[in-house]
Amino acid sequence: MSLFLSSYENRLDTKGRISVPASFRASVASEQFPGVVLYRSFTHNCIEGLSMSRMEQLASATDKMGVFDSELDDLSAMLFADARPLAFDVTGRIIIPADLLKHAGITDTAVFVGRGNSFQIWNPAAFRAAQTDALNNLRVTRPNLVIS
Amino acid sequence: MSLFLSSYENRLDTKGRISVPASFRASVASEQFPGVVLYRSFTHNCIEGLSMSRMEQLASATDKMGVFDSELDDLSAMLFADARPLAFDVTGRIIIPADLLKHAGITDTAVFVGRGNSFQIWNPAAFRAAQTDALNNLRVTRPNLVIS
DNA sequence: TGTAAAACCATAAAATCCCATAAAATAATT
DNA sequence: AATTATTTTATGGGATTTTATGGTTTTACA
Repeated sequence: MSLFLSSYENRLDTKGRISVPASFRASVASEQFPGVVLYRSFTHNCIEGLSMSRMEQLASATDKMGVFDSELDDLSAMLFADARPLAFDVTGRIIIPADLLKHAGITDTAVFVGRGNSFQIWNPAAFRAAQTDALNNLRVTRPNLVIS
Repeated sequence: MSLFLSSYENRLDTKGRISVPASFRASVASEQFPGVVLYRSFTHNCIEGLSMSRMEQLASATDKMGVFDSELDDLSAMLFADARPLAFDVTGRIIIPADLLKHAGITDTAVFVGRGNSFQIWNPAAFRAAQTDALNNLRVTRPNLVIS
């Protein structure tokens, strides 16, 4: 599974279709399910995106844990209930469901933001604002990134 | 076996028929038994749903454990006794038995809720309430989701 | 023979497929 | 390096198929 990197701003057409960036499509090209899974972010006004195999990992993790860990069970339950599997059309587009668009405040344009093993979809203006905030926080906290 | 994801609100007709969401049907499309298995949830006022192959997995799992764990044995006995195999009709509908509907407080509309390897069927209002509860719990406990 | 269940038929809305095009990116050539 | 050719990508619109839902007819069977 290759990484989701960089950011791409694309437009929604009149039918609500939007192109998933070619490089993101390439990241899931080797998977069974030719598409992505989207859900409303719990923490931000944006849409979270994953590959289906990542979703399946989650399912088998909760399969083992679920009985013993009710918190994790709640979390995964919310995720599964909210998750939308969206297949690419022939040209690599998806239709983002209306409630997800609303949650992210997206109308005619959206930014796909790479996040490594996942990605996000934002309203462009909201994304720029969030980026500035995040950068300011980093200037203050200066965290260390340790690769094990 | 593909996952049950997302939520779908469908209507019961005058004969009690209701469409199983197309994507859920697709999840069991490769199975011997063209349908699903339903039983009353032990923990919530909703209906639990599985594929037949998943039911068989449970059977063999309890086969190994059951002798040593009487609680688990009781649980699985209950489950198997209560379980109803329901085949799809030509258009992908099932008739949910009256006692299950009653247990979930379902009359004319129901929500099919994906749970990964299984799904649930809820009264729409009850489901929304349960979701809000779960979300509030998560906001307090903030569990860590680690996918190994 | 009456009743419930199953099979069959119909339809509007939504989703998907198919084809076309222009812009952008990449490769090839001079 | 500059120019040209080729491919890929994003975007647009029409045609087709699928899906959810309703109703009618036939079959099973008690």
